[in-house]
Amino acid sequence: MKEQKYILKNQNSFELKDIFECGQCFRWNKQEDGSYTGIIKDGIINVKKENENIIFTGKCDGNIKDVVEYYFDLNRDYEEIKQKLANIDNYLKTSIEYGKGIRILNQDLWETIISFIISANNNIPRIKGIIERLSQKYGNEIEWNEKKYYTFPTPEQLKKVTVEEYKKLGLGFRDIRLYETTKMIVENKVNLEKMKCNPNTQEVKKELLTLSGVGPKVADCILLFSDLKRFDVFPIDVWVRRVMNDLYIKENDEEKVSKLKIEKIAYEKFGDLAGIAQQYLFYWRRES
DNA sequence: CTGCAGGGGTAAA
DNA sequence: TTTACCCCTGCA
Repeated sequence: MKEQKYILKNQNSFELKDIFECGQCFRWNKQEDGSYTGIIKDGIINVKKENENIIFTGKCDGNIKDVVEYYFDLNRDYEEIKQKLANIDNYLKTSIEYGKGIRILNQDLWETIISFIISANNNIPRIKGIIERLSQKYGNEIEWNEKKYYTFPTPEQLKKVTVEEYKKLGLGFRDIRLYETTKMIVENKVNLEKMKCNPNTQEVKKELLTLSGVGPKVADCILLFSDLKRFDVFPIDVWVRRVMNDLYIKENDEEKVSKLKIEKIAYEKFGDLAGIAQQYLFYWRRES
């Protein structure tokens, strides 16, 4: 691991707040100077915006340019995606203007699975706290600029952790889920690498649903936010339900609208960009 | 100060 | 389809 720096220029779709606060990740923390520091695999990276330059510094294995290009999906043309979505209707256009700097990250599949199991019926500050404690206790320590950071624990590192130990970390009723899912992955009952090779999103979703603590919402989040990188999903939580009902369905009691109906409208309107559309709508509705 | 609903759902009844 | 679940926060 070596200290490195990479400067990205002329990237319009890249706003720190939009990327890190849109609910897709839990391990990036805002610094006093407005930059964000976070963990990518075994590396520690700081991202800063100065004028129109995006500056990445940090310590990581391999070339930092390759690491961030992959993680931030820098080769994807978000201008084109936004153009397509903005043409669908004015609601989308407004939400895209609001979250114009969003990029969907390529997060490690294993880490995303565990993180979103923890996210169920939970709020972001608490989710972040749990993941931080989990990493501190079972991950590897990295030191950078006189500060200590911890990598996300591998399946091997969580293999022997008991339900009681999870409980102590404040996982609540998710303790047993984490235990069972880790076991399934370590024993190769589900093969994560194989999943990445399967182009059929619905098949992969079905397999994710066999994991303990993974229901439809969490499965969709994993498909969208991990390096499975599927945009033809539509995670429906209370906020998405709210925004979809307000804009397109207009039912008095939003609770009554079935997920199936919401999904149907999403795919009809947004097609195979539904996942990204969801993110703009979600972020816009929740933040504003 | 105490009580209680509700939070980026899931699984079991 | 309904309900309990852990823990923290906000608010009456």
